[in-house]
Amino acid sequence: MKLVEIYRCLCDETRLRILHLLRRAPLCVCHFQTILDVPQVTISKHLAYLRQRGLVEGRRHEQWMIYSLPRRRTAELELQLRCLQDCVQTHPVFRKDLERQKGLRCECDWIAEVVASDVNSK
Amino acid sequence: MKLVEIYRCLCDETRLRILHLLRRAPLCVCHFQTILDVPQVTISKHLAYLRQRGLVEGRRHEQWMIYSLPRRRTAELELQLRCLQDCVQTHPVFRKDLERQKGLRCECDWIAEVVASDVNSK
DNA sequence: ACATTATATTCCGTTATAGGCATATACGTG
DNA sequence: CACGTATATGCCTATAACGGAATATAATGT
Repeated sequence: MKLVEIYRCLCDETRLRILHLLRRAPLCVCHFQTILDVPQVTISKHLAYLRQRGLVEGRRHEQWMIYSLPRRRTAELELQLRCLQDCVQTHPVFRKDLERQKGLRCECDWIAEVVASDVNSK
Repeated sequence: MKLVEIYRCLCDETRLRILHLLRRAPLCVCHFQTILDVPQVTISKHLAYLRQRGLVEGRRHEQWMIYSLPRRRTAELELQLRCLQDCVQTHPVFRKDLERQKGLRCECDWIAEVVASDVNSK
């Protein structure tokens, strides 16, 4: 995975918002819809873009696709994700996203469990 | 200057190499040519791209255009440049660039002086 | 004024990307 | 099997970006 490829993934605001949220917890598409307030197509496409380049992982659980950051990340990717997080601290959009994500806490708990059990099984 | 704009500047390898070199010292176009070994047009275009977006500054000195990182940088830009530097540590291309840059040291000294005097005069 | 060196700009063809709309697929339920 | 919900994909269009070739501009020397 080339560094430039990572940067390409980072040059769209929706994708930045997605990655920022995933840094905190795995989410499914409908949660992204709620939090980001952009059309489902847009989200699915950006998730596909990120998935094809290894920046996110998706697993299906029943009707839902659960997206998360890859469990194994290159040093580069980890550095970039940290840097992103540092950079967005002051941006209202990202802070609001985070608030909304926290607001969904109860609805997301089962996702954390699914992902956890999935990891254990491997 | 939006974060996404910065990322757009970073998603081309030639531009990454340029920024990486500038992190060490100001350079003129012909030095980039020597170090990067890519056509002059390519370099000029990428420098224009970066300049228009505020990631580099250019000043003319006689026949040469001296490019440098902006003296005043946003926190975001500074974080990104640091992150870039961390990321490329292990990439041979960037290491070689740096070696070549160091090899040009004597030829570049006058540039440092020009930039320094330029700064003092403001 | 002309030649030379250094750098920038324009034009062109190609490719990548984003967004919108429609449609397809997957899963669960009755 | 039909239906609803969740998600993905295909098609289209507009736009941005890249590389290459040629040309333009700037400064300097003769």
